[in-house]
Amino acid sequence: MDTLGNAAEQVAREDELGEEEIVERIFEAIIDQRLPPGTKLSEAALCEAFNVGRMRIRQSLLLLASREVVDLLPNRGAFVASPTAEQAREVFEARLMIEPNVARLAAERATDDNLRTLEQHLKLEHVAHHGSKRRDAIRLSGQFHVLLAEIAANTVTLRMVKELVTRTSLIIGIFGSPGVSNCRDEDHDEIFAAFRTRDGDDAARLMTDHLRHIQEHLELNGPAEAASDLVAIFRK
Amino acid sequence: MDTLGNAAEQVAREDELGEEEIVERIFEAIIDQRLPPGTKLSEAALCEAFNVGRMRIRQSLLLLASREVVDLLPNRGAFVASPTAEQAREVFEARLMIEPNVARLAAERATDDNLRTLEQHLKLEHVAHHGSKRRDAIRLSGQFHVLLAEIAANTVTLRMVKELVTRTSLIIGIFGSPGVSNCRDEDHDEIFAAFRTRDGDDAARLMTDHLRHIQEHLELNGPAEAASDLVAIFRK
DNA sequence: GCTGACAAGATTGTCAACAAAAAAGTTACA
DNA sequence: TGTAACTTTTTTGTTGACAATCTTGTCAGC
Repeated sequence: MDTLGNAAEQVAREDELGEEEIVERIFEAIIDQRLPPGTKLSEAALCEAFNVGRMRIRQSLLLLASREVVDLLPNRGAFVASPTAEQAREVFEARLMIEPNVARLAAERATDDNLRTLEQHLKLEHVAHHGSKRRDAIRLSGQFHVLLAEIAANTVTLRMVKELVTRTSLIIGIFGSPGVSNCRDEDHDEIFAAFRTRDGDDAARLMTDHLRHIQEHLELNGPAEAASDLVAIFRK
Repeated sequence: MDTLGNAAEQVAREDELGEEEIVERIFEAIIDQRLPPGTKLSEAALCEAFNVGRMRIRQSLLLLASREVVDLLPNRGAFVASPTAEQAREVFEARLMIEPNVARLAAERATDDNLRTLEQHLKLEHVAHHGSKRRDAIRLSGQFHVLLAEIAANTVTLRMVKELVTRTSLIIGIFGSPGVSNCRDEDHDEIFAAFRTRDGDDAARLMTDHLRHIQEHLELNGPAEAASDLVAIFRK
């Protein structure tokens, strides 16, 4: 399963999507923040969007729910998850356990080809960041972490990182400061520098600092969950 | 609709298993090694076993497949996963990333109640171990790791540990030495000692050693996958 | 005018029948 | 006797229809 550079192959057959593909598409839409937390994912709408039967959609939603990316309420339907502050804490705790080690392995195992891919990616991040394309910046920022997991060559941790990055995107959507981009690309540059020297320990340490930095820029004590958002909004 | 006597819905029909429950039951059966790798999980048989419709079973199998605990072959059905040596390596690499940190947090956060639960559990492990109840020993040994994850109080890592422990049970079934129990309970005792003093670093270090120890007792260069098991068995 | 029950509409959950594919069994033939 | 092609049977995959539930809209009664 190569997820490295497969951006161009999903154009060919649009009429027969597997459920894994649908899950991946929804993952990306959530990372891009095109699907904000709380969005209703009705089966009929998704059937039309992907041109598949209801069964396929239903299975996809079940998979998304098992990754805690959507909430599945009985007889109510599927909604994009709205992580609580406690869940956000858990997600970052897990990321701090896993990703420094992933970065260490990736730094030690990176091929020259991987380094070129990373360099290319960082260029795109810079462009998005300085071009004030917030949506692109967020997506690329998350993709950087997934890229490291792919380079680390461990499908188990790759799947975990994908899930955690996606959930982080939801968390940033809820608890992030509105105007500020949360992933500084300077941090990513520093991590890449450690890759150049294949310094795994350095990469791990920088990743730890990076994740802590992201977490500190969240307002986890701020507004409550999305349900009371409406209440708060209209309380004037 | 009916406002008169709305208490009539209290009929005693609680025998409807949810798919999460079915998944949990199959997880446990795999940990107990009652379901060895390669076992065919036919939909009809599972329907009868759990007294549920085919749809429920189908969704459960999908969830199990998403956790890589069963292989889902198109038009062929579901089979208990037979991890390859490479997958085994990945699972242990992931466990070595996560579980030492889980042990650290658990040691630092354990309440006195948690300590009593652990102590009780270790007693059971000793009994099973010295009583030559291999199946119980394996199950309890895995449960110990899950217990630590529960004490760590992080639902994200708890789910990951559950999956990794289950997959490890499959790995031991394939690559483990037949007569030897793979989890020494002395290791668990030592980890528990670190819990008594709330020494997180010590718990993490001991967990790392423990996992390495388990991995070293596997024969990852030995027999190939289960498919060729039959060939090997009847070659005499 | 507001509150509550009631009805209509829409959405989800479930089931049974059917289609498709693979596995098992059978026959023909070398 | 062994193999290959064919038929039967079993199992999986999909579609559609129906039941159950929730949401929305309406209206009577106070």
